[in-house]
Amino acid sequence: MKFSLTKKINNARIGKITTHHGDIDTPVFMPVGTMGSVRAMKGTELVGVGAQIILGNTYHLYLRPGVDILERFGGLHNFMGWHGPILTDSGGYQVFSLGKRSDSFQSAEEGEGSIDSFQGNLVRITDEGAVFKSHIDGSKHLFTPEKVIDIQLAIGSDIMMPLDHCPSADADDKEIEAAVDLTSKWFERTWKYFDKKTKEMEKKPALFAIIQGGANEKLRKRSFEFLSQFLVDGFSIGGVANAGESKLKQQKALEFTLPLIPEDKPRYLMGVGEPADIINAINQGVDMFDCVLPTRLARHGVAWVSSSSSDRLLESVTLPDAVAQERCTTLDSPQSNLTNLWLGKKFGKVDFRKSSLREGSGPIMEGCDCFACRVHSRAYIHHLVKSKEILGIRLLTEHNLRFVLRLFEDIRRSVAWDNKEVLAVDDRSM
RNA sequence: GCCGGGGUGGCGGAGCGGUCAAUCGCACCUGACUGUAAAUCAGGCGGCCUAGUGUCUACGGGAGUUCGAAUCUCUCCCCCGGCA
Repeated sequence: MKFSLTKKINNARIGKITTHHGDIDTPVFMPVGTMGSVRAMKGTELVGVGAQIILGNTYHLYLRPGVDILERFGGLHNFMGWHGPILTDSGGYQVFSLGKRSDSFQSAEEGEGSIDSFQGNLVRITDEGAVFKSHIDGSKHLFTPEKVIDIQLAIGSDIMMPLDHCPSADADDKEIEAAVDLTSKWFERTWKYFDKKTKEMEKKPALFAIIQGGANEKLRKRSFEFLSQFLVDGFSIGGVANAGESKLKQQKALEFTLPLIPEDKPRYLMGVGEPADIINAINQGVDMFDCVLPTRLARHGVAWVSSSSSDRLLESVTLPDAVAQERCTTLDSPQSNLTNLWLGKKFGKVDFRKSSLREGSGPIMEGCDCFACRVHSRAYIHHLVKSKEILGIRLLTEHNLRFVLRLFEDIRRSVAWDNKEVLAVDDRSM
């Protein structure tokens, strides 16, 4: 992998990542395709919507279809017919999301008096790794830093993530510290194993390190300093986008972490997110994002929209809540050309379940160039959503992905290209 | 006309003497969703209000029995099936 930084305005950056499956312009949004499919989207539709790279998930792909099938088909690219770059998450997030009991997603077969130490959770963490109970059939699987690399190699991932421990949103400093240290320990093994396995490879995949540490400056620093001793291809910022994570925490994590990361390394903010957060993070120097929101919200009947404050469209738009609007104000800072473009820009959601959209004759969003917005009315989208027609999901998914990907296109384009000089290049591992 | 079955909240459909403003679906209304156990989940859903182990009106209409009826009796109206 190669990363070149081509433009910098204050902290915001424009760059390019080169992988064995093609180039990626940054800042980039990566649609999430957990199980080898960006839900509801065909490959051609992903291309049409402007996706440059998609995500896959080690945990899910390992359980199904399984490493044997992936290997038989020569990796995920061939298996799913996506020939652009793929970044794979390690299963670290599943340590978090499957690791906590919740009423709505309780393991069905786990009884009260269970003898093992899962205690109703689907994950048990040890120094060795994480023991998962498959959410599909309850079978047990051990994920170690090494195994996770092997699986990602079988997937044929272009950019790999190491197994990490992602603490939940309500974790205290003690838990976050433990997560930092475990992530460090695991990374040391990851690096050693990755180095050994890929040394001879002709097309070597990239490996990022994941910085943990919550909103704690010392812990973020400690996490980074340990990880920075390895010559990784990029740095991920983890633990900022869990359910219930506060925006303040997210902001602090960015402030404490981004300045630590060397210029010539791509920075990947894992799991974020919402348009306003994205712009805010880009302003501070983040290069890569992924999030399930555009696809999930679409399946739940919600479309992302944006408009200027004077736009009539706002009548039917749910404006960001007070907190979100506050966040938007950071966009009004005149410090960056990037931000100036977004002055007065508002982001909102339209919930197509609402009967108020029954007669809407306009498009989902004025000015959007997605298929649905070019061809269909709000009333029709509302009808599809209410009728639970698959097409409604497909159109909204396409819209939301186009919306966010176009946001990134606009951001990249909004930077004056008068300075073409390359500011920093990291092609060591290419 | 006779025989049988039935009329419960917007709809379907439980309940068949008290713990029923009434299980459960659907519909409807709110809300959530951030490295996907999610085309999911949570809450609300008779009226009124000082919003509560508050109050009023309620289970086709009417009249009874009973301390107490959506639940039992009588009667009227209506619907469905069968036979004339």
